[in-house]
Amino acid sequence: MLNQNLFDDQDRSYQLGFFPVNTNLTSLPFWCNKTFAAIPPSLQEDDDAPLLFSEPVIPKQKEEFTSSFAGSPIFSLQKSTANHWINDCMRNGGNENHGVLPINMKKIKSRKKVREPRFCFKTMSDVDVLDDGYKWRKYGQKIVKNTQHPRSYYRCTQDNCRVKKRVERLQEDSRMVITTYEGRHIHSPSHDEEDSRASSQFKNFFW
DNA sequence: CGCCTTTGACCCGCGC
DNA sequence: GCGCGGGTCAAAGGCG
Repeated sequence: MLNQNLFDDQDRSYQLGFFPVNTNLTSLPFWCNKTFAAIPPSLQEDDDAPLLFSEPVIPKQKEEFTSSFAGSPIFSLQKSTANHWINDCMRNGGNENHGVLPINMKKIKSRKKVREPRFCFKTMSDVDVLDDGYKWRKYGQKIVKNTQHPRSYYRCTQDNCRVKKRVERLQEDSRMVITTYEGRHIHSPSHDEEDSRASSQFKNFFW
């Protein structure tokens, strides 16, 4: 199971869940180990939208996900709704009933350097870099101590956009990809045609 | 030729 | 002050 310390390097982080519906991606929903994901204020059916988890769901197969889905408070919502809602949550921190709750972390001493907002999530996937609709350029790779998998560093290729992401595999379960985003995009996702079909539901989700 | 990845060097914050 | 480790830089090479 997820080690809470995994997220301890962030002053303030949020974890959101999503599930790629009707795609050829191999990724499955990440494991929520806490009830920190949230219930959106307005729910609307939209199979092409990201899903937000309101309580832990640990599917191992797609079919299993479908069955555990029934009766479980998992909702889909329109992309635009999700976008605004998540933005509000990031700004306001949400509340007990609505919003994205910060991960409960041990106290971290203050840093002088102001960090961009970050959030991370886990996805079960064969590929390291999930198609989130944006174009990324790799600028570094490091072997992190006591881990067997390297950590890769990516930057958004858009001019003046300073968003970065880190990608690494979970030490305890190499099937799981940990993706950490830092900063907010100042532009829309790239609109490369052909290959965007599979990732269309991600668009706007990550700003 | 332009854009990308690779990879060793470098930088810097932190703990001792 | 020093060493360690994570993050970034940038030169070199690959690829379409």
